[in-house]
Amino acid sequence: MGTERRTRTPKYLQINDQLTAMIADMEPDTLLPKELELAETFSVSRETLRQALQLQTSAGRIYSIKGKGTFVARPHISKGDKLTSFTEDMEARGLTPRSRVISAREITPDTDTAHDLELDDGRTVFEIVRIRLADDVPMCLETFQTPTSFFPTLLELPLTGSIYELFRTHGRISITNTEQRITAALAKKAQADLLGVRPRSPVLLVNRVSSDQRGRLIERTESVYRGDRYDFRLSARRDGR
Amino acid sequence: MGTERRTRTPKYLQINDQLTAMIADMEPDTLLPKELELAETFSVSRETLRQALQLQTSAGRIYSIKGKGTFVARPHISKGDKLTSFTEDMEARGLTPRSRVISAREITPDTDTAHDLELDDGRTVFEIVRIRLADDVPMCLETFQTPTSFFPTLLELPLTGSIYELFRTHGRISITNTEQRITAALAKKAQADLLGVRPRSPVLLVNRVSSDQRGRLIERTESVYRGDRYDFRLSARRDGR
DNA sequence: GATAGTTACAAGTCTAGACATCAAGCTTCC
DNA sequence: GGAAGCTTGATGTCTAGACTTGTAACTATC
Repeated sequence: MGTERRTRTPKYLQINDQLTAMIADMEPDTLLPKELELAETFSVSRETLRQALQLQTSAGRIYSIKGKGTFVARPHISKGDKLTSFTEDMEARGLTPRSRVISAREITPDTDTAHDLELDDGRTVFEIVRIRLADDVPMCLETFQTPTSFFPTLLELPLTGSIYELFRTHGRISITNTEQRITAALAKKAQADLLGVRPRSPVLLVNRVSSDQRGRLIERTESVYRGDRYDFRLSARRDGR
Repeated sequence: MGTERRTRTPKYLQINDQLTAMIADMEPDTLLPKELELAETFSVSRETLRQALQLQTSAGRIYSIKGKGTFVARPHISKGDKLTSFTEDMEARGLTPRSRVISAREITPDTDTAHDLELDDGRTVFEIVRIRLADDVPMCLETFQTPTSFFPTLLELPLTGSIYELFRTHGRISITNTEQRITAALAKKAQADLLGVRPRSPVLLVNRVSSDQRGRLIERTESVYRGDRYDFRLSARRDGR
């Protein structure tokens, strides 16, 4: 423990991690030690411990009943409230995700994109078209668009991985909000060819618009998922307050 | 103990409401007063104020930058991280939602349902089949199933509204977590007839499993949405920690 | 035996303050 | 003139304690 060199991570986050590991080994509905005891165990004040417990609660790993105590929740719905990304989905199913870049260029956006991203006339966007594969089987045809102004050097970077990650590490932009519209349709000829399915097969159309912490609209993505091989999973949590 | 409940709402929730109203009138990126001033304005301590600010932050209405201040976020993505229900979706689009109950009965669950709800042999479920309509146009065919043990009197209540609401008000069960799987398919004959579309039209298949705060599996719902009239909207927020 | 009151305990709320860290402007010194 | 350091002001983290409210078990009374 003494190796903590200038502990950069706050205590409540460290405790959060330790709680996660601790709870992973416990049966559902097990009563945890009371807050004051846990606080003493971790050598912090009760309020700091409660910050960590709050994180565990919003992650759905514990629940607490006033006057009784804090308990381990059943782990059926374990993911947080964020959408599962393509990469996460594939890895959760034991598949290896890959991407094949079809095109990457700077274009004048169509009206739909200009509207969704609230772009003025004359502004351009980067458009990146990729095929997403799982174990080398095409799953999804994805068209990503972002205003060139936010991240002018985007196309100079490798585009086979997570573009969100590029925004975070190289662009200093953290995408925190995303809104999606999902509908069902039949595959068009060109889409069907790229996805390796027959035309008029059922597909999922996903239109996504994302913004950063400040509410600035960062990107819009249109995706076509094949309906025979892909299902879209998401979990949500209603606020307990 | 009848009418004199006097449920005192905590200060941080009251302040949260006042902040919501206050922010609604402000331009994006406006600098808010500093935390100590706000705390004084509301006559609470800084930590209590920060609880309210935290709620505003997770609701996406404000953002704060260490060393600079707290600002009003742009309101483009305003919804929280919860899934939009059918009723909410329809009302947001200016349509009137209704339900038509096709059947409501107690049955022995099939293997899929028994598996998803982790039911032992011999347990029965209530099955409620409904058509959800918007302005009297069929949108969705919904099959709801819940173990009879949680809420034995469910079928005695009116089933045209929100069943979650019945669980909350009459069953004393608050459904907080829900996990969904969405895929695309083609409508089968019987489904197409009920939905008023041609067979082999594109539809969205949604399989939902929900649980309460303790992680107990409460319900499973299979829904068939028509792809030509319905799109499935959802918004998510990544945790800013 | 049922019911109402008492008590212990645990989480929930709230406070006043201390220190840490980051951003930005200002001063000083080379 | 410019870089380095200082100062100010803001959010971020943390503490010890007091008070509030809900739960459950126990007890006394009817």
